[in-house]
Formats: sequence, C-alpha cells, structure tokens
Amino acid sequence: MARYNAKDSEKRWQQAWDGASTFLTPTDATRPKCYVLEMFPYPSGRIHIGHVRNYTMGDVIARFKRAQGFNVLHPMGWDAFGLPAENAAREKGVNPRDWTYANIAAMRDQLKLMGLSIDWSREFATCDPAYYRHQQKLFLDFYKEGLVYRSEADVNWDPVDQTVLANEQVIDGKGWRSGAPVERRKLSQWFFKITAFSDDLLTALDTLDRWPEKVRLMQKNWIGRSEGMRFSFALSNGRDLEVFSTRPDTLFGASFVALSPDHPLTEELAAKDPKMAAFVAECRRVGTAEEAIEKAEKLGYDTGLTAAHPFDANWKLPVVVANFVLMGYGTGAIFGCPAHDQRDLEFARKYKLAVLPVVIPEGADPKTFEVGDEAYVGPGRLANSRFLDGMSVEDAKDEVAKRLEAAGRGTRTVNYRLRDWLVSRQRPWGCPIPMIHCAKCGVVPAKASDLPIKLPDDIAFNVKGNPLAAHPTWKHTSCPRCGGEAVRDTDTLDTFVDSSWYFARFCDTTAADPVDRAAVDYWLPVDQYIGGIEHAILHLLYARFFVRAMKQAGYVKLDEPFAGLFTQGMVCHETYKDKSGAWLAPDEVEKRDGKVFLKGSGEPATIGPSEKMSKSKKNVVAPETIIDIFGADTIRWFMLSDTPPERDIEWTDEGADSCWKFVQRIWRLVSEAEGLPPPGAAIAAVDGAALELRRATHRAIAAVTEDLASLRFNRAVAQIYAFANAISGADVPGAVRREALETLVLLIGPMMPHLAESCWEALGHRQFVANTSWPVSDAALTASDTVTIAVQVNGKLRGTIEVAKDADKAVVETAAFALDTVARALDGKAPRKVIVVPNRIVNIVA
RNA sequence: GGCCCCGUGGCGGAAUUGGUAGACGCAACGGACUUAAAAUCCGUAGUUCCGAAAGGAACGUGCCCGUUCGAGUCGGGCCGGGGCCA
Repeated sequence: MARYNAKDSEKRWQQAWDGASTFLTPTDATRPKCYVLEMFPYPSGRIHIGHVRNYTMGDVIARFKRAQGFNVLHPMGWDAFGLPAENAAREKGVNPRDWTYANIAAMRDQLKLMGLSIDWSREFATCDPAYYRHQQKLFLDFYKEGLVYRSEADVNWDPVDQTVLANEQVIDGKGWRSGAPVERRKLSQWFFKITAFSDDLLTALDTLDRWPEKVRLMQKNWIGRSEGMRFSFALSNGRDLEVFSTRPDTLFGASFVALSPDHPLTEELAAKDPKMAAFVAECRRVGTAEEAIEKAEKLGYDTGLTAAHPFDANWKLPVVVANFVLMGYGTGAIFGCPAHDQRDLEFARKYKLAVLPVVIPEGADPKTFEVGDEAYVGPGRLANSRFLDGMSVEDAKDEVAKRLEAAGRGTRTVNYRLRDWLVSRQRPWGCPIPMIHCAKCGVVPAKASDLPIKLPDDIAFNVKGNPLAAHPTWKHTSCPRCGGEAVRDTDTLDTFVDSSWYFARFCDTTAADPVDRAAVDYWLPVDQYIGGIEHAILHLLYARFFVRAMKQAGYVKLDEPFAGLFTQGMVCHETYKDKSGAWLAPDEVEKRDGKVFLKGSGEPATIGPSEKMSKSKKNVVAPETIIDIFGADTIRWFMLSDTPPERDIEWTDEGADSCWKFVQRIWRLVSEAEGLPPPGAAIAAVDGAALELRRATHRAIAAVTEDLASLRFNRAVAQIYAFANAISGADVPGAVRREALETLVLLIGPMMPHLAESCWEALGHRQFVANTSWPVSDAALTASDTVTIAVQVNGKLRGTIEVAKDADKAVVETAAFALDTVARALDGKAPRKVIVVPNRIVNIVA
C-alpha cells in the first residue's frame, strides 16, 4: 500500500467538505447549540504558529461537538483596523484598505490549508462599512443611554509630527518616528462609561466558573475595588479640600496633605507661582504610566497653605504638591500618613516630616514601636490617636467614619481603580466616530439614517496631524439638527471597540440591526472562547462591558459574553546566535551531535534558551512551510500533543517528525488491514484477545471523550497512541478489528480530520467522518471483571494480586498474605492491622 | 513588597484527586530486515547497590518538618522559576 500523501488528500477533502457545504452553521431546532470561537486575528499578512495552535484547539472542540450532535457555530473574521495598515500606507504608499484586504486574502488561504471546520459564509472584517456602520449605531445608542460622554483628557503629542501618538508609539518619552520629546496635551475626547458597571463587572466574575481562576483574579485586581472615605480639610485660604483615603483610621498619624500635580487647585496656584508651574511641568515629564510614577523619586513642592486636622482645628498640616498623587484615583488629593504608607514614608523621610506610628502590631509596645524604612501596613491596635486608642483597625475606620459623617465633613465611599474607557483615537484607519460639531448646536449625534459614515477612499498619509482632519472635504457636512455648516468628529474609535462585540455579530452577519435578536438569544453566550492570556484584562473586560451596555440598549438579554474561556500557552523555539552575537533562524543552522553550526560554512553557533517565537529573535517556524512538508494534520497533531494546552509548547523538528510518522502509522494500520467484514457487520460474542481488544476500544472511547470534553488534548493524544499500540499488538481479525480501526479513525477525527476521512473511505464508508456521530462506549466493556490490587507492608509496595472485581475483603486478605514477598517482609511478625481499600490496595501494618 | 501559579527520569509530560510514581511521546541503547541507508518491526531503560544469572534490596516527585495505615497529591516553613498587582 502506498504511503499516505497528505498534500493530495488534504486538498481533496477540503474541496469535498466545501462542495457539500459541510460546515455551514446548522439550525436544527431539535439539537442543542454550541458556539465555539477563537479570538479573531489581526490581518498582518501571514498566519503565525500561535494562530495555528489557537485555531487547532478551537477546531477540535468544534468538530467534537458537531460529532456529538450539537448545532455548532464556528466562525472566523478579521480584526482589521489598526496601526500596521497606516504604517504600510505611509511607508509603501499603498491604500490601507487595499493592503488590509490583500493580507486577509493571503491569510484566508493559509487558514484554509489547515482544514478548519469554519463557516466561511459568516466571515467579515471590522473595517467593512457593513460592520462598522452597526458599531456607529451602537455608539449612538450608548450615547442615548448616557454611557458615552465627552471630556478632556491627556494625550501623547508629538510636536514635530504634529500628531497624537498611541502609548506604544512613545519610546523612552520620545516619538517613535520624530524622536522628539513627547508632550502631554489635553484634548476633548470620547469616553465609554465602563465605571457605571464597576460593581457588576466585579461581582459577576464569581459566576464565570468556566474561566481560568488566574484571569478572574487579574480582572478583579484591575477593577480594584477598595472601601474608603472622602472627607474634607479646611484650608488656610478659606477653602475646603476633599481627599480620599482607604485608611481613615490613621488620621492621627497624618503629617501632610498632598495634591496631585493635575489637581485643579494645583493648576490655580501654579498660575500665580512660576516655580510651582515648573515643578508641575517636571512631574508631567515622567509620563502617565503608573509604574513610572511609582518608581520615580517622591518629590514635593510646598504650596505655603496649611490644612486643619478634621478632629483638631488647631493642628495645622502643610499642603504640598506631590508627584506620586494621581489625579485619576479618588479625588486627586490625599492626607499623608508616613508610618503606614510606603510612599508617604519615602516622602516624609526626604522632607524630614514626622513619622508617628498609630497602628501598633500585636505584642509591640506603643511607647517604643518605631517605623524604619518600611511602613507598617499590617493589623494592630490604635495608639497615639486620642479617642481611637486601643481599637482595632476596622473599628477605628468605623469610628472615624461615624464622626466625620456626623460632622458633615465626609462620607464612606467605594472607590475603584477602573477608569472610564477613552475611545477616541486621532488615527485615520479606524471606525469614524458618528458625531458632528456644529457652531450653533454644539456636539450633535449623526442621524442613524446617515450611517455608515464611511472613511474616505483617498486618505493622504504624508501630512502633519491626523490625515482625516487634513482631508480636503471629508469632514465637512451639515448639522443634523439645524442643517447649517458643520464638521465631523475626525477621531476614530479605539480598535478594542471593534473586537468588543464581533462575537454577537457572528450570530447573524446579515442582520439589518447590529444584532438579530433571535439569533443572539439562541447562540450567545459563546460556549467556548479560546485565545491568548495577553487579552486577559482589556479585551475581555471591554467585551463584558459591551454586553452590559447592549443589554441596557435593548439588544441582548444576557449578562456575560463568554461562558467558557480558555487561554492557551505560547509556542516557543530554541534561539541561535552566530559568533558575532547576531540571531540566526532555525533554517540557517544545522545540528550535529547536539551542537549547532552555521549551515554551509560549518562555523559554530550557540544555542540560547527556548523563547516565544518572534521575528526579532528569528526563532520562527513558518506554518505554511510545515504544512507544505508534512501536511496540516501533522502540525495540528503536534500542537495538541504532549504539552498541556494552557502551557507554553516548544516546537522541535524531532517532534514534528514523530507526528508525521504517526500519521503514516495510522494509515498503514488501516489501509493494510485485510479480511475485514463489510461496514456494519455484527460482532459476535467474543473472548480472549478479541475481548481484550474490544475492551481497549471502549476504554479508549471513554477516555478520549472525557479528555476532549475537558480540553485535555495532550491526554487524549496519549490515549490514542496507547490505543493504536493495542491494535497493532493484537492479532485479532474480523469484525472486532474493524470496530477497533473505525473507532481509532473517529477518535482522531477532530484532531487530524483529513487523515480520518481518507482512512474512513479506505474502510469502505461513503459518508464523511465530519458527518458521522461520535462513538459511544459500552459500559459493559469498559469495566473489567478482575482488578489488580497493590499489596503493601507498612506502606511499602511488596507485590500485586489479581482478584475478582469487588471481591470479598477476606478473599483479598487471604490472597495478599499468600504472597512470598509479604511473608518475607513480615519476617514472622504478626500483622497489627490490615487496611483493605476495595479494588485498590491492601496495606498490612506490622 | 503583596497576591497567585509552578518545581516529577536526559527532555515534554502522566498519575483514577490521599491508594502500584514515571502512562504516552521524544531522545538513547540493543536486535531484526537491508549490499548499505532510509523507512519499518521487536526489545531495554528512574538511580544506586548485591548477584554469573534468574532475581533481590535500598533510595526516589526542589529542601526540611508534620498529619496519616499510606503523601507527587493535604498542612507549616524554606529554596528556585514564572505571572499579576504595587
């Protein structure tokens, strides 16, 4: 029999599935539904191996669920707006749309080579006006619902290129193209009011029991709920200053009051004090990243004002501007208690302010307890705090809150770290924001009937500033309210918006509204979502927000978009360098005796650690090359083998070879089988080797089914290897062999679909494996009537016994004591105790 | 610094959730087939020690301690690696 020709076979089956519309989404009302979705790709131009791993897993689940009788929705699309297209446009002079669609076409071809069970009729790109028109409608609806507002916010401004930069375009505080120092500028921008759902986004995490614990924890930390108080200090200039604190209990340890450099009061004071203005400017140079602010030296500027302690009008605290106080958190002003907050402590030490401990840990003496370089943030009893002395931290918080509330100086509040989502981007390749600026009427929403507001086809990229704003005609329009001259908002939406609801659009890509109500009611939530951990926070949080906003706007009735989430690991590869330290690609080196050499020249090279495949380190393997050599089934099998799916997997040539060998082995096993009865032949009662093979068959069904259902692909693969070994080793012909081979083929079906079809055909079937039901194991065959029981003496294994399943305790004990090894281990001593765990183990304690 | 996750053969990893540690795969070694190689097939294999061999013994899941008849699995404390938040 000829070797399996993956190339011919895969092409043939892909065409056959296509021709029969096999993977169009079925809507058989008698079946349950299953929505399987992988995070859709950015059309960079080529599929990388991380995509292959992601889509292989999704495809296995989709095919498995199909075979189990579900209506499966398994779509694919393109997250198609974004910076790379703009860069290509600027550098190569191409139209970003043309560039993007050419990439999509190339990547679609590559994906199709993988033989994925995708319903391609539902494909769309987020840069299609047919998609983003609905996104514009959602924006208008959210606006109506009060979930969209306009506010001033800082942006990174490149003074040379006269353009707003994305955070990732700021490198070491400088514009990535111009190299000019980036400035912070205030612009009026659009926000989504995600904080309206802070509490719900947090508490609903508990309902997501099919999400990784890690992701839920990350989201929880990101939302960052903390309970505290807002209260005010009376300032020496006659005004009140409101601060936020999570530690009102430490109020008697206060040494200073600090304002954010961005606080309105700071700005007011700086207007009259050039030195303060200079200090504020210095603070802003650090950038907006919290981490940078945290690591920077704590600096302050004395305003000359004082603040009266809320519980002692004669106690005056200095008011300073401090670089570590964030405007976005709380009120942008704090009171500093150095003994119990690390940042306050560093600040106090620098400026020689008092450090008075007011919370004393259990067992320490309030008279002698001191704080050194580390603030004390643990529990304890209050001291040096007048009426709070002796209280626990919790009681003291309560007491302070009660008194401040009674005095009308403060309120208890819950504060969240989560901020509203700034969605305006001053970028030309994105979804236009459907708002219009009229000199008379102000900011006016576009009419729904005018959607989509399409991007112009002729965007000039080599201009200063935002190309959309610079376009000669695009922004000019008439006011939807008064009909007078007006201009469009020239900002576009953050591309995270595009990916926040695409899963809902897939339910019906032809709907006249953003979503079809019946379709989303049926298909959502996504039953299994798969993607990288890098989206653990933003993308998933934004999608969760969108579902809530869409629910409020009346589009959906569900609470959460993704019932099941799986985050897969990365694909890694060894790294190589030549003697000058330059990176070498895997195909530039050859291995001999565990050492690597430059291919051709024989010059030695060094092997570095295995790292995530990346262009910069050149440790990449092109999926299309692997598919060309071995076929898609081999690369799919590799992606599922050995390593648990959530962990990083290492690509090795040896591993790929062994997968290829297994493809051939299965083909041989099936195609060389002789004397099989025709399909559907009945199996007579059997015993001996034939019965053993039947048992192996049904145990394999049970094990693989369970492993696939719980996404333990590596275990399913191991089970299949073991089963293939059992078939090879069994000299059993006839109907029992047919049953075993057919089972093997059906079990590999979701993982190696092309090979499975070829084998199925070779076994005489006319129907696709893709249309064949998943096998069901026979419980009578998975259970065996004898069991092997381990026998221990004093916890150490001394032998095993073979007894009938559920055998009598006495029978088991007798068999255990009959073992020579047991007698030897006992060495004449009488057993004190015998523990018998049915069907498992006997432990004799002597 | 806080919180979380992970440490098992030469390697990737299994282990019925407290019950025979090392399944399955890679690499390795021995053999068969072959003029030879590739491919394929059969076999060996945690470590150390005893034995000519059959076989046997001790040790063994990062380290220490504990709970238990029994611990890779549970608890406490270290060490190392990674992640998130600071």
